[in-house]
Amino acid sequence: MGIEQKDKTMANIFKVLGEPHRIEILRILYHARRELTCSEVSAQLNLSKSTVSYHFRAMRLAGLTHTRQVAQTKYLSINETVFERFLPGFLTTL
Amino acid sequence: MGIEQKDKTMANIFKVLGEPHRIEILRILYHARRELTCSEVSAQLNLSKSTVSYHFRAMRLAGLTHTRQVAQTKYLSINETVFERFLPGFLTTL
DNA sequence: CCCTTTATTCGATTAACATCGAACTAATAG
DNA sequence: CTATTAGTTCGATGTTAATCGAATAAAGGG
Repeated sequence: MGIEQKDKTMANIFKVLGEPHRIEILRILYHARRELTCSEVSAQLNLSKSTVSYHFRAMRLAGLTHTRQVAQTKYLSINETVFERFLPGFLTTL
Repeated sequence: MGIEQKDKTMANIFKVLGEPHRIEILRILYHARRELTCSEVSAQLNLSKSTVSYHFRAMRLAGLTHTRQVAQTKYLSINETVFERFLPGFLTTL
């Protein structure tokens, strides 16, 4: 018995989104319509680089974002497929 | 500047949903197609009544559920309007 | 009136999370 | 090679969250 795997997956996605800074990161990503770097978000949200790196990792692990690496720089973008599947219509509300 | 109010509201809804037991409660509510009580969920999920009462309160405060009281018993149901507005299509995935 | 049932609140505990700065790694530019 | 830039990891800290049992309150039944 206990909790189904499906519930854990959904709850995990929600848990990652349950943080205002991450919502804000998504909004910036969505409206800027371009990729963003860790340092860029760090400066814009006034958070330390380590904290932003932590958020980036959480979102990537939940499948919410893509990461494209060029040299030592990592560019973050929204994984629209996952949003379309699990939270259709959400991105447009940002 | 800091975080927008909108982000806090959205993040709060997500935070409440970021708990497997609450997803499970919603699934039971959705499929049973009837109201549920605290004791009933407590027995079904093998959680203490106080814990379930805590979850019920969190979901109600986030506007995700309705509560109908008859004597000392409180009947929980899904607030479909809120789901339709913020997470259209989510309930049908349960 | 007691006893049972239903739910809430309280205090405590444990676990998880967000955050920072410092140390570290990797890549690039002089 | 050294200095800089980008990001990660680590250790620490304070906060919040989930959970329980016990105590409490409120309603109903015998």
